[in-house]
Parts: sequence; structure tokens; C-alpha cells
Amino acid sequence: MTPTRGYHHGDLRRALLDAAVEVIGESGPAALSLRDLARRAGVSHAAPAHHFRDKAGLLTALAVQGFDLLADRLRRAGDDLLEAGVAYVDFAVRHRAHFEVMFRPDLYRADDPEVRAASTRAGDVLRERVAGLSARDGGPGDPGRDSLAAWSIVHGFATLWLAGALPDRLGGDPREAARVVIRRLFE
Amino acid sequence: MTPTRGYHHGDLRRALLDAAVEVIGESGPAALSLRDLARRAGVSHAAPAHHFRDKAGLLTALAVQGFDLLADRLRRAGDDLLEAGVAYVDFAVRHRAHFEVMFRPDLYRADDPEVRAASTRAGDVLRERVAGLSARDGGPGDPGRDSLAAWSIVHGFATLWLAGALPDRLGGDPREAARVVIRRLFE
DNA sequence: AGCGGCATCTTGTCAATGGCAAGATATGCT
DNA sequence: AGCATATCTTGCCATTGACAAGATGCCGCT
Repeated sequence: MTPTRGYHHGDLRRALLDAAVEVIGESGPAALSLRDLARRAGVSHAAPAHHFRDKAGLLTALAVQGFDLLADRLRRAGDDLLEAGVAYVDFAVRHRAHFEVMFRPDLYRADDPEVRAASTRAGDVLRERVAGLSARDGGPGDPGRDSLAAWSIVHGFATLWLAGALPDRLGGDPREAARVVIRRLFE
Repeated sequence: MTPTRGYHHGDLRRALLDAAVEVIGESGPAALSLRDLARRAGVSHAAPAHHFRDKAGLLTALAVQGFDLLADRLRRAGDDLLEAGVAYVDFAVRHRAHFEVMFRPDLYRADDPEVRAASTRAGDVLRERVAGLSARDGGPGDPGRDSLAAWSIVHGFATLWLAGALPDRLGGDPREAARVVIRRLFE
């Protein structure tokens, strides 16, 4: 299982996932075609089925990858809830394709055990950060409510940013804009 | 232009939009098929094209309808920002199909003048409510930032609710759960 | 009343897609 | 070396979106 060049034709699974990320990032999940991915990878149109069964299978794998990436990003953002929030938005923008799939459960098998596990892992990190904050400032707040509010505001901001719904005056740096908005939670 | 029964075969445009709302509400926008809508309406597979040109055209019409519905709902929620927020979430849940399309610009022609106009109308109502709040409590806050924060938190909550990402303990009433979360902005 | 114009809908067709079945080919294990 | 298996290919079918050309019913105009 060497990472790059392989045996038969290359390591297809990764190549297909990478191509999917590229396509979705450019044109959205609706534009995704298994046959197109196969062409990009230089294999026949039925090859993807052996790795992912069907389209939903491929998107399920993408979702797992996405939740794991997100958990990693959140962890590396440190203990500060504000920075974790900024990292959440940053993740959504930099890994747009993953993010767009992750929260569209009608596109993949959301009940897949791998997805559930990965999604739980990411959720745990988020809750951890919120709990950390509540502890630090002598937090009165119900941590359930606080994490919901925090999650909602960063998720909403990220979604609206990706949808292109936000006004232009915010400029081109989502991290900076997100920081300002999230801080509103702490005042 | 009588509302119901019509002339040639019925008033198709409305029938198709209604059927689209039903399908999307049940299975998401990915499951939408023009031919299926035509079958449901009892017309031939090419009939929809005359009203909407293509799939994107139909979804564009749905988005316009959605933004107008949302503006209406927000207006009827009154001046209170908290209630407007609850109404936003309530709209997303009750008009799930519209909501899911509205914020997925890759599915329709987001640059369509009608969409832009309708979306602006809805945005104006939201900003109005935020401005009203700032004025009332001697608001120090930058209204730009406040409306962004308010929009983000309600949009995020609604999106997560629809995605089924929120924990079960919230129960089945999104309005109540949303009210608790939104209040977090005012403390 | 009759006629022409037009919006509405239908039939026919094509390329592209997802998914399935059956076969070919390389890989690794024994 | 030989066999089992994962990997990939070729061939096929139903469905879909989109287009073209024709049929059908409604309207206003003379």
C-alpha cells in the first residue's frame, strides 16, 4: 500500500477522491459524474464501482475524510474557542468540497458506521473547546446551549460565505471576517 | 389567469413547482427529475421546458418563490429580532425544499435578476430587524456585524437542523430550540 | 363568423449517466 | 509454479436532460 504509484494502474481510490474534490470544488456536487472521474483517472467507466460501489459510496468516503480533516484542524487550532471557530470557517473554505458534502446527508450514506464515527470524533473536539471556555470564564452557561450557539454561528457563517450570499464589503479573507462575527458571542 | 383548473391541461407551471417542492422535501434536490415532475402532472416529458427552459430554470423559479416567502414570514414575525430569528428557522423547516435550493447557487441561475431582487427584498427585512434592535437598546454595535452574527446563527442552526446533525435531545420542536440558542446572542 | 398568431403541449431523437453482469488481467500467497 | 483474489475492462440497459419539429387549443382582430 505504497502511497503513490502503484501496481495495476495507479492507486485509483485516492485518485478518484482527489478528482472528486476538484470537480465538486469547482462546480458543486451536482456536477459530479463517476464516468468523468474515471476519465480523469484514465480508467474505464466501471472502475470506480469496485472501490466505492456507487456514487453515494464515493461521497460517503469523502464525508469520512472530511470529518477527519475537520477534527484535525480543530485540534490544531488549540484550546481557544474563538480560534477553533475561525478554524472551522477556514476549513469550510479551504476544503469546500468536503464541507459541502458532509452536511448534505441526502447525498451519501449518513448512517454508515465509519461516517458516524468520524462525525462523532469531530463533534467531540468542538464540544471540548466549548467546555474549555465555559470552565475558564467561570462559565454559567449550559454547555449544551453554548456549543449549539457556537456551532450554529460558525456553521452559518461558513455556509453563507460558500453560498456567496454575504455582502462584498467583507473582503476576501473569511478568517478575518469570521473572527469579528464570532467575537460577538463573547460580548 | 384563474388560480386553479385552467385551459389546455391545467395550470402546469404551478403544478410543476408544487410537485418539485414535494419531491425535494422528501428526497432532496439531487433526486429531482423533470421527467418525473411531468409524469406527476400528467403531461409529456417535454412540457416543463416551455415553462422553465431547463432544470436550472425551474429551480430558479423555486428560489424566487422561496425568497419572497421568507421575506413575508420575516415581516409577519414583527419587529422583534428574536422572533424574526425563530421565524427564519421555522421557515427553513416548513419550507425545507425552498430553503435547500435558495442557498445552493450552483443549482440555479443565481445571477437571474428576479432572484437577485427577491433575495435583496428578504435581506432588507432582516437588516431592518437588526437595525431596529440596535436602536432600541441604544445599540453600540456595528449593525453590519450584528446582522451578520444574527443571520449566521439562525442560518447555521436551521442548516444543521435540516441536515439532521443536531443531537436528539433537542426534541422535535425547532422553534423552541432555536429560541434558546438565539437568546444567547443577547446576553 | 372566420382567420391568423401564439402559447401550450406532444412525439421523436440523441448523447450522457448510473448501475449491473460477465470477462480479462495482474498481484500476492502458498 | 499455480491458484485465489483484487482490480480493471467491455458490453449492455433504463433513465435523464435537452433539443427539434409538429400537433392542438386559445386569443384577438377584422
